[in-house]
Amino acid sequence: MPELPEVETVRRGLGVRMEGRRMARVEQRRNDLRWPLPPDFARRLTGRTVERIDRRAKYMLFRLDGGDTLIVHLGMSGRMYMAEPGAAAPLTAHDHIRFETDEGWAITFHDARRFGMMDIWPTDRIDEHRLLKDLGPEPLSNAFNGPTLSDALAGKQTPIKAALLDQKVVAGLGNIYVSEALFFAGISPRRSAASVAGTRALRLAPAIKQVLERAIAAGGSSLRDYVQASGELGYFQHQFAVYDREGQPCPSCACKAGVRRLVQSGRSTFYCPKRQT
DNA sequence: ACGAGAACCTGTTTGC
DNA sequence: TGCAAACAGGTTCTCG
Repeated sequence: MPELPEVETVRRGLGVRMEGRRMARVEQRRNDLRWPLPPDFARRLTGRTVERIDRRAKYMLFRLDGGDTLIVHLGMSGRMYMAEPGAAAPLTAHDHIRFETDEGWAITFHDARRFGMMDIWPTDRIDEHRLLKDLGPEPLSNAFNGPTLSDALAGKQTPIKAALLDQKVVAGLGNIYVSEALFFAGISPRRSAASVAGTRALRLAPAIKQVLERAIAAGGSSLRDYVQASGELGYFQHQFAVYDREGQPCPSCACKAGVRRLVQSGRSTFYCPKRQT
């Protein structure tokens, strides 16, 4: 659900009301997200100041005073949204955690499927956390480019679609943006990752960056669950070239067959068989 | 070591 | 209409 653009949009939205603010209250209604929350979760966070919110891949990193980081992943259906002082609705089903700042803003974590996760970890050893330690490069950083992507793909027998979903290759892509990026790069999702290493990788890396940047500019993509921190929907779903557009015309070549759907490692892939080879 | 599939959990859509 | 199956933006674990 939330891929890098959605997480980045939420991070920016939350930052406005949380950075520099103390968490005056933390209400925890259940302990079992994807994994159990750490012991004394709410107590350990209460009274801490959020100095800054960073993002790594699809994880939000709330840097707290006292040297700890609150790690948050939204999973498939997770949302984090804010309500101004006095405006927060009573907690309903699937509202699992609510933070309240010293200014009275309420930040609610809502996650029907509970694939989301949270943990608290020392900031100076954050790279050692089991969920973060094997992540590949940030796609919008200089460390990710054609040559580095080519190196990461070399020798891999798996389809390029699956390779790009592998967070060790590049961190932050999910099912939507992999399909979109492969479309813009003109690369078939069935092609082996190894065969993309080389010249095709030089086209693919910029396509990935461009798709992610455009999606962030649109506030992410709202299909079912995702909302920005403000509660607004994202808008990038209106700009999808292929994702969830099976049977519709390819926006590039307008070929008769149109966008096709196939299933790779259990997940839908959308592509134009004429443009993507 | 690698890659494919199952598992985690709930809600909504699709198909008979 | 009703019920069951399929499907959904992610990640980890197991098995061959």
